[in-house]
Amino acid sequence: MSLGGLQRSRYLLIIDKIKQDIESGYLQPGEKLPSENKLAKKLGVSRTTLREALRILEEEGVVVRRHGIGTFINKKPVFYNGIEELTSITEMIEKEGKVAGNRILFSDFVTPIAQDKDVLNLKDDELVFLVKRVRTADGSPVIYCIDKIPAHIVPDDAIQDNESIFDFLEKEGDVTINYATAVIETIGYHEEISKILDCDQESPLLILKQTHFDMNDQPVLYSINFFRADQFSFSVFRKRVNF
Amino acid sequence: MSLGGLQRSRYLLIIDKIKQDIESGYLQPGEKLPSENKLAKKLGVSRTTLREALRILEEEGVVVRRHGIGTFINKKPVFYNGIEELTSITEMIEKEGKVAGNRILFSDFVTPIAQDKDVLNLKDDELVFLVKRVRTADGSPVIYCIDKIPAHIVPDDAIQDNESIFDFLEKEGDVTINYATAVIETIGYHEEISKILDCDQESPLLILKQTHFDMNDQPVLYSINFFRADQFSFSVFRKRVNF
DNA sequence: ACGGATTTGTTCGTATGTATA
DNA sequence: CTATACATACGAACAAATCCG
Repeated sequence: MSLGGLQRSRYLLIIDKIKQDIESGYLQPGEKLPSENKLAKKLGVSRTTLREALRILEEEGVVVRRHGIGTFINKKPVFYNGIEELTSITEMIEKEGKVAGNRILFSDFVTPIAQDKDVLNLKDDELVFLVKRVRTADGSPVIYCIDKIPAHIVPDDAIQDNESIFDFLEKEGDVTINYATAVIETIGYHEEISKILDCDQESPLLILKQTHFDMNDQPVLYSINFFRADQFSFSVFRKRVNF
Repeated sequence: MSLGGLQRSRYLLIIDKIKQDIESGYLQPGEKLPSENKLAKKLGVSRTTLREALRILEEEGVVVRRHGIGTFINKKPVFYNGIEELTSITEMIEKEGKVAGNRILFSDFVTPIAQDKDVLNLKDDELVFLVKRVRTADGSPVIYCIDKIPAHIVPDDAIQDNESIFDFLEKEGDVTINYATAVIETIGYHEEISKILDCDQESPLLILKQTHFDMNDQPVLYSINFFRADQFSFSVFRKRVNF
């Protein structure tokens, strides 16, 4: 039973199909799906494969499974684009339906401060590539970004305009960002940054400090982002873990 | 092939065993586990069952699996106590090693505003039970809390001092909070709240607006919490989802 | 550079357990 | 009690990624 030239595996195709059926309205919120046996037969896959798809859909909050009752399309709008889902700033802005832009203020190799050495696990005398820039949404400045990358993974050519650091690292630097640990803070007013983001003393800034790790759990990017609080908020899905 | 009177399923037992082996030091961080075939044989379960256990352990960040290479005990300390893990304010304060306290400013049934009706899915004319209070850590005020609960799930007796809303609802209200959707915002200064929390115009507030849901996906608690930004920050584990 | 060995990923079929209506 | 539906479990086969000689 060969899959032929299929690059996407079957359970991913099932996930796509079910999501698509929800989008199109063929599957309604709250609706009960056919039993796993019937649905598997209808979709032409084994029950194991269907269950793998349903497991992931449940994890994503798309469906709810109840033992002995059935599987249902979730009534609630799924909490997309929460902060726990790692995306680049570019994606964040574009998901708002706006055009993401970039203005680079500074970009060069510099001597790291003690904190950088610690966070990025730098070797002695290793430099960091520092980028300071302003991100714009539909032309107006909304985020001030400081990115620090260990010198050994930065290719020789400097960073391009309008380029996501994510894409830049993955295309040029031969690393893949896998996850990040983030801390959310806030600051009332910053002499320099508030001015650049064109916001007055009344409107504070949200700060997202992130350490990004690659597939080998090595830190590859430390970034500090200042968001205009009147333009951004972060959403989180909080799960109960202790019984 | 009966499981006998086993109440805990096999894959859960495998999870327990592996976690225990890590605790005891028998399995070291970064160590490679035997191949799935060998390990399954050694543990006396099928590869399917072992994989189900490994899947969950990977989800929890305990192990890392690499296609074609093997499965490893995670080097990194698992990211505990991030904001995505739903805990009560009481727990948050106590995890900092401080004594959690409570000062109730207001508590009574009131007419809901339009937003409350929407968020809490209230019936016509249904009141909400509103609680305003200051949470203290080691005696000093750190969080200002506004909690709103639909009248029909609030028992007749009013809320006790020093009691967690979580515990209160679960003990008296016969509901179990399952998850919450949260939005993180910030505000520079609030005439009334900043004064109560004893912080000046310079230090902003972090705001956590949460809708809590019970096991049946019904909203049971809407709470707005104002945190002193110099005392609190939120951490999040951000996962990459799109290849 | 190639090929085989190893290891995890995917998929199938089937059987039995357990919760719910 | 019985039927239905999801949960757990086993065994087997092949695919895909990686590693090593």
